[in-house]
Amino acid sequence: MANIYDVAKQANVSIATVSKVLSNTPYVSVPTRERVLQAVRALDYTPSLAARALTGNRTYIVGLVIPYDPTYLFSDPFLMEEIRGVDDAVTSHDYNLLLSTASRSLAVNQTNQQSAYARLLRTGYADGAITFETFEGDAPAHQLETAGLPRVSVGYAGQQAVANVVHSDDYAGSLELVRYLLQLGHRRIGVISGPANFMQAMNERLRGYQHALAAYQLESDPQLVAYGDFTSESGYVAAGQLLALQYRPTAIFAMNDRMAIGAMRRAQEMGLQIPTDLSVAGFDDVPLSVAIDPPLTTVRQNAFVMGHTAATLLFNLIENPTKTFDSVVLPTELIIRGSTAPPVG
Amino acid sequence: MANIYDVAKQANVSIATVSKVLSNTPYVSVPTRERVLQAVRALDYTPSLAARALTGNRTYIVGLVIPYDPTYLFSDPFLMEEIRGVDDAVTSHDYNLLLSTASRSLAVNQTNQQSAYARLLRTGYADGAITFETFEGDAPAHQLETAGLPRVSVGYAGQQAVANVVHSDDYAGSLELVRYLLQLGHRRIGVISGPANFMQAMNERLRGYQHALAAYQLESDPQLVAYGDFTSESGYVAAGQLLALQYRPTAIFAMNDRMAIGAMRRAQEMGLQIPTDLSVAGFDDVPLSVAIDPPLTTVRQNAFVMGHTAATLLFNLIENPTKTFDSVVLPTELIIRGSTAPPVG
DNA sequence: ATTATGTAGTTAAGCGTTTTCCTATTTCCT
DNA sequence: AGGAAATAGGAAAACGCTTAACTACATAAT
Repeated sequence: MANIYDVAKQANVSIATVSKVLSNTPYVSVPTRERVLQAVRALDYTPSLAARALTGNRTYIVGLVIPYDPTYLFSDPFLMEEIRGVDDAVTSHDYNLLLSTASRSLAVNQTNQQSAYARLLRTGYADGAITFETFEGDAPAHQLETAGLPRVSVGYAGQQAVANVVHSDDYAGSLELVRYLLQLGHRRIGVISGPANFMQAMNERLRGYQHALAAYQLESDPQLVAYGDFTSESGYVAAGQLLALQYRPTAIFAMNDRMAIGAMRRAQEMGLQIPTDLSVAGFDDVPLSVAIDPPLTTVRQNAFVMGHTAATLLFNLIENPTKTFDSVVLPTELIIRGSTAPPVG
Repeated sequence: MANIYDVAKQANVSIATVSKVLSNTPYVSVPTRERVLQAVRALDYTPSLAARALTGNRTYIVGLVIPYDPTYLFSDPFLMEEIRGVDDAVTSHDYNLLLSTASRSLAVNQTNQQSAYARLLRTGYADGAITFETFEGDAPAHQLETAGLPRVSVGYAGQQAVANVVHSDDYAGSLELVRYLLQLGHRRIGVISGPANFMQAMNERLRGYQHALAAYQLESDPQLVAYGDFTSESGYVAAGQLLALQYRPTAIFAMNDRMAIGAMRRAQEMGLQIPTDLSVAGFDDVPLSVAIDPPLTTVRQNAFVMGHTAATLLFNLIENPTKTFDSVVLPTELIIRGSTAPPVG
């Protein structure tokens, strides 16, 4: 592979000049620049990122830190959509994405009990990082913070790292949806949440749920809250629990669409007509939500925009590290479709 | 951030010794080793990957080259499953994944069309690469090949790069499925293929289809072949075309499940009962295939295993570049569910 | 006693860039 | 015409690491 010396020799200049041409530094004559460019093309030269990184320059890599189980990660269309947003922004800035999922620590240095991503990012290969905050009290973001690496989080930051986060307005979205169900006349509204205390976003949505109820002088019945793990299957199971209650809910609000779809399937198998016998609503608005029968009422959050926004903000931060922000909250939108209706009776 | 000199000073040894300790090179006394490790811990030292890469050593990064439009990429569950397999193998080897999609910005720039990933990988940051071969006559793999970078392709290699590929036995899978449809009694079997000449896999499946027909002395009617783009929507549209034919097919074989699902929806909207009035079959066996009604008959290919296998083979190749192989063909499995039945009449 | 052998650790030469001085021309004012 | 300023290009240090080559010493073999 050709290096800068080869190019310099071919163009009959010093390596410094080659470097200058390539970095658009002024004070290089047009003929010289042309000659260098010619040589670059002829030799198919690409500067070594490693060498560049070593001189303290940019690596043009940003880390994507995803502390989830990859099994879960890659099967969630909503999450993939977020990643797609990140990827879009990253590639259009001619950066590259280093994927860093949850894994065991590296063997190179067992003494440091750091997770793979932390090591990788501290290692100097990334110019910045995007983390997917989900666990409360997120260590990752904080670690990166102290490592001095520009960082933006998608989701909520825990108590440690409060700045530079972007997330949807989960509270408001949930509030709006539940208020809508209440207006339809529902009074017993079951909830299928994510894993207990797993994500801050879930807490926010629960808060919205409770506030909406409170406005109607209703208290939230703990029996009406079931827990799933975001998969369609878990929604199926959770719906089974809720529908087995003696005072069966007339509506179910699942905190993501996949669980809502699972819940619908369960209800239908029990012979319940949707939305006549049971209203079902979700959260996210994944593509599948329109394709099912009946189409799902849900709260749309724009995952792509979230990811894209996060990445864009990260580039700001990389260019000007003092340019921190607190949090960017993206609006949600209530999408009313066929899976919800007034309760019978 | 502490560097190797800091550690050396703290441990009162030379940097060479530090390096040796960290790379488990012999001929370092136990006390010295301890002292160095102590210092490493105290200073929270992590070797710079950039510097390591520069000395010609490993970067512990493998590139994942995906020459698709990211919009498509991140919405295909089958592809995600392949990636998950790659990721699993990669992280369990303590490597990292560098995502390299088709960059929009560069796609615009005609001159270096595919250089988004190529540049990155040739740049010396990756120890190897996994490419998702799809286009016939795939330049990416070939470029990497000539760049001397260990490479394994998921999918079929084009005419240029024939070695180191892993893919499903698309031909056999298709053959088996169509044979099954023929045995049920179907004689007019419509096909919804992917984009014409887009992927070698599609050609293989078409070949299987034709051979199965040939065994029954049937010729393939060009009218019976429609084309989609793998999305559910395109399956919906293509099914519309096929079902508008005067000699309507009694069965439709869509070359992925999503298109099959779209086709089913279209048929149902036209008032056709599945499988009574029309049999529908897919390919892949994505999770959704069991969830729909009726559940989809399909050809299962194990995407996770494919990705995992490719990555594992890549690591072999990285360790021993002479250890090339030709191709690994993974078996498929015919999964018979409720969407297929003998034709009426 | 003398030489080989094995062990422990150091020196220094890269790896391929970027970047900070430098030097040498031009060009431009006055 | 003479010098300042702008322009053009080069020399060399630095970035942090690995590794080959080397020194020094202790021990084993002859």
